[in-house]
Amino acid sequence: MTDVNKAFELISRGTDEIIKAEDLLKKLETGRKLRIKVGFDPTAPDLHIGHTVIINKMRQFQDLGHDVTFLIGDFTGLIGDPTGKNVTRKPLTKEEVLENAETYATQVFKVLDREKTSIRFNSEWMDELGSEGMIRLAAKYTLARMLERDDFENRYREGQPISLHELLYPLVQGYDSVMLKSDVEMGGTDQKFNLLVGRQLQQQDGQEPQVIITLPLLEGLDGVQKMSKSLNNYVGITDAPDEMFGKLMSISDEMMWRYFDLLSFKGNDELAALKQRVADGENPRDIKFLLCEELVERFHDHEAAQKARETFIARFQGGAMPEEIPEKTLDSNGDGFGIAAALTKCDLTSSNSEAFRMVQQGGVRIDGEKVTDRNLRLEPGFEGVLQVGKRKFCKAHVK
RNA sequence: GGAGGGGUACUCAAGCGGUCAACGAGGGCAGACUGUAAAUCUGCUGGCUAAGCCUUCGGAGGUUCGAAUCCUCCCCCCUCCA
Repeated sequence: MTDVNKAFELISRGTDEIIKAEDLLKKLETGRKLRIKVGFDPTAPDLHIGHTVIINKMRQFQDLGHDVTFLIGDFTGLIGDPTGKNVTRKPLTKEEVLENAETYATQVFKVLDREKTSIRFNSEWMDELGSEGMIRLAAKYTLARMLERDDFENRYREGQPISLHELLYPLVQGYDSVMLKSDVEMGGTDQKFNLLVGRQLQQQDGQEPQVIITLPLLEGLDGVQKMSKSLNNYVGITDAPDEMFGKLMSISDEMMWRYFDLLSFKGNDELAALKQRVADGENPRDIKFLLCEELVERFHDHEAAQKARETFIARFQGGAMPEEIPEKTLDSNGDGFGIAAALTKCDLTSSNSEAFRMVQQGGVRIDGEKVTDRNLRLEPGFEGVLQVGKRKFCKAHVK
């Protein structure tokens, strides 16, 4: 197999679609450094492991010697990408966008090679474009073509509002490709439409159109919706080792394979072997441990991964309390607290009403003892571990 | 510009003068079962100094003993016509 074919195979692995595959082969055959563009919308500054599916792919391109541009859509962030939304997004302020972009940049280098990555902001050229340029750009595309897009069409059909500015997003993203003269642009499957606009605008500009590569979106911990911060079903790449390990253990056995496919660096042969072991009767939980360890190791280190595993086993198989419990000192001015007030003060519940409900449902424990009396008072001098549900703990001292 | 439809809790969606803190579904949380799984079953799902009280149905007023429900004005969304 030639080097080009090998490279092509490596890049293809795990992708959803490559448009067009033969164009990519041709580009690779030229032997020149390809310009790889990936845009990030700086609305959610904390990256989660779902984002790393594409970042891993960027890394592969880097390892093959190509130029990777991490494009921060600071300008487009002001618009708000309508992709996948059935509601108009709130635009961010300039300050928020820049702040988020900063956070982004520091995180991606856990995976990307800093030396080989250029970070660009699309405001570089968008600010210069001006309103005249914007209108000229808008003239290059038609409403009918815009409405081909699924989410626009759905929203339109269902009577949901679509603001005009949302139509500009795909155009701007396409224009970014023109300005960067990108050879390849990657994005999630939901980005397909936006990516295709880039191809068209480049052609109109007389450039060779970029190849687009779409990557599957990783489902979140619930196993249904795509991983996102707003749905709170994510594993952040800056999550603490124990937290990361624990969150990943909570995915279902079926989802585990999906995570392996998209996140693990293990080879296909190795994955097949793991599946065989489960098929032969091994507890899937133990295989899941391997996934958790690999990922914790990637974002922290080997030692942290081992420790996270031990902690997990001690805590959930051995029933131990977590090692680190937040502590709170509650000052009651000598009056003591009702149990509900204490739980809320420790941030274990969001209101006293919720706390009372938790007590009623048997979800509250003090030092492991179930609390049944909702009028229980914690007198000054009380010290103990309050617990709500299985995961929330707080060591409280009442003064 | 004209005509009509609509805005209800995290989301969808009932309710159309008192019995409404507001049916139902989804989501979320808790409990049981477990592998902190998943699936399933049960309960809860506005707040409070809690058998009581207070604030919610786009916003502001009004009618009424009483309004999510009726009236007025305003804001927003959709459809058809221009």
